[in-house]
Amino acid sequence: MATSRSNGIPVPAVRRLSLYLRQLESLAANSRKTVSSRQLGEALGLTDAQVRKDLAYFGQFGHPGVGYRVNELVTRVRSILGTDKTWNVLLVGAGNLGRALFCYRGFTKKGFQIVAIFDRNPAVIGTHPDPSRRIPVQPMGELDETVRRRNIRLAILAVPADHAQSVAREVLDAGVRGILNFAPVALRLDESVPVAAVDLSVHLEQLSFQLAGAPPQPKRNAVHAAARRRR
Amino acid sequence: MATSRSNGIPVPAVRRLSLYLRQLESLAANSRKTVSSRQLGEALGLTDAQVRKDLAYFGQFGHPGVGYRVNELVTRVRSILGTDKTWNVLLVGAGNLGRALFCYRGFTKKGFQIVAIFDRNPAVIGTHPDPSRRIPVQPMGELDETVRRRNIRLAILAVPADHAQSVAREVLDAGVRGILNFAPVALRLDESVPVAAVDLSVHLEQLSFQLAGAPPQPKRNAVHAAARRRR
DNA sequence: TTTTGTGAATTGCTTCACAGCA
DNA sequence: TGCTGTGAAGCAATTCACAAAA
Repeated sequence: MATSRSNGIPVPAVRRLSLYLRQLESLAANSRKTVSSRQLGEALGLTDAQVRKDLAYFGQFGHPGVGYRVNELVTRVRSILGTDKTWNVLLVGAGNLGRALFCYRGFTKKGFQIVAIFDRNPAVIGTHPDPSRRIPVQPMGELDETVRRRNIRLAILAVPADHAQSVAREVLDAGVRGILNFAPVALRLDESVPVAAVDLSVHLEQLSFQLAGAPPQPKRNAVHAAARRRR
Repeated sequence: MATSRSNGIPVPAVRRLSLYLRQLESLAANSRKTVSSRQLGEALGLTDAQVRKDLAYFGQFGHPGVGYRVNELVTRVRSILGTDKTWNVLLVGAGNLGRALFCYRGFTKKGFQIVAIFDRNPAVIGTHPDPSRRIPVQPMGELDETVRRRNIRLAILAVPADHAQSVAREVLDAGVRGILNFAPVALRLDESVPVAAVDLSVHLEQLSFQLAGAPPQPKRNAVHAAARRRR
């Protein structure tokens, strides 16, 4: 995973930038004109100082005594995230999850357009996962040409864990530059390739941990270490 | 979001614990008996010191000169995460994403069982999203009784953004303790409620940012600040 | 007033480096 | 020798607190 941060911007700040944008878009939809760092922070469970510091990493967007102008900031943040233009995206995997992602309506207004879907299973090739669009499932052999012709830079992987690594290689070889991976496996790729990973079970595990609490055996100190080996 | 950490364990360490478990399960499936912190780290893009430090937060699991015994550590980590027992989970939202999550086969072996699915749309109530299971979509009115009867503690929300907040309240009132939220909106709930959020567009935005690079206007310093206001 | 942007202080996390065990 | 567990050091992120702008 490309955890670059070669610029001086903290990784967590970039993650939060997406959340600020989402909140700002919601405010804009409600015709809100300005918002303060305090209000933005409250909506997202952050301090006002955190919000100001984060935004200040990218420029000076605020107006003292006023706050941030919503529409102005939306434009700026989109430009920073690179979603002021539309990205063409391909999807590999036409199983349950792949088809659901393909049909998901939320990507478009965020600047992402899934323009192609691939699968290696002959039984689904040629079918139309979303009847409202004229996009058939294509065989993997057409990857290279489609990536080139449609100028695709991002790929979503919704394939089984045991295929993910090889599919990742294939899409990168075809010219894709970044990957959103839904397969429950760690991809081993060049450091320079941006990878985002979503493992559905991992998120449930984090909830489980918080509810189960830290284990009754928090941490033994060095004094007791002598008694530790059990075999 | 409950970012508690009332214990002394770093939040990032808990997140990585899930990744260690996933990797360890994969090693176990390949009949690997032991693994070193170095090998575990390499597979996940972490340093060996990071792996040892993380695991040491939870106990002393390693064997000097040998490494970690895979099966032993799998058992220990499952117990720490609370997934050594099965959690009953409910799902709200029988749209494309909700049905895909309901049909997803990966949860069970991780200790999560989706035992009920709800929707407020009368047109889908009574239908069977997964024909291989005898679980019909239920109306929201049956939430309370089902949560109680099936001893459900976790809920997955796959509803539209504008319903998510009220649905979250409903499931909490029904007795649910933690929420995995797929709606692209920040839930405002009591600090004590664990919430995990997955926003599909947010992950694509992070890739977009990494490919677009930090903006050509990185950060003006105080000297140039005088020239900054544009309106 | 209100609210930003930002150095300084603080808190948190990761890496180093090595004693000790197998 | 190989490898863990862990204090200490170093680095990164957050919070504080206040001058300056509207």
